[in-house]
Amino acid sequence: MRFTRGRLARLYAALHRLHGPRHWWPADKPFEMMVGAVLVQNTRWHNATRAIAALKQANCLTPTKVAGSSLPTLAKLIRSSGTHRVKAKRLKALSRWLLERGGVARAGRLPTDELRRSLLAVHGVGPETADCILLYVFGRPMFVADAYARRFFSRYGFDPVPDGYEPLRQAVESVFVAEAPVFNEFHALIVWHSKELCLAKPLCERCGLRLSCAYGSR
DNA sequence: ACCCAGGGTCATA
DNA sequence: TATGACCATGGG
Repeated sequence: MRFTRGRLARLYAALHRLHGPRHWWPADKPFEMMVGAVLVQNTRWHNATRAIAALKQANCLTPTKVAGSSLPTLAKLIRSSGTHRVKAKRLKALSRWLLERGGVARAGRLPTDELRRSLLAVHGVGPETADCILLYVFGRPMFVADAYARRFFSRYGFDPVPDGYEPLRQAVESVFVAEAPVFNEFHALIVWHSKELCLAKPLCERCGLRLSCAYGSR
């Protein structure tokens, strides 16, 4: 089953009807979101949020403080997020990038494609992290083609789910055209549905898409 | 005592 | 360009 505008629109509508708006990304400030996007790499949110809390506790959750901290100091603070020595370098690189660009508001003047290229050039920022930042910090309409999205589509019978991050993102974005708030909700709903309620309320029984949903059989 | 998570980089061939 | 090793904690 291929991606079409109709199928994705109905999936989105069904998810939204089932779970309601999630208004989701657990951070209250832009820099905190950016930090979270790095800390969550290949890690559970639980562990990433602990690290963010530690940074906050140490009064270190600003670009200036992160850029100015030593690697060992930073690494110690974010230890709970796993691969902490790696991530310490990445946080510093991202902070430097933000400072060089003169902050979020200033950086946000760039057009989306340029902003994306700029983010991808930062050490430790790959396509998924870049898209999370673009979507949740800069409000650009990006589909986050992460592991949840891949599993989700796969289990709902899309075949083939394009291999690799970019191909999946483009497959979705080329047919599902929407504003940033919709992509924001879409991502949030996929994650929420996948981890919280997929077993209790299989979407395929409610959305009328006749998808061969494999949720619940794991 | 395993297994892996909302990735990304780097070294090889 | 395409794989694979590596990073490393906390929860199941």
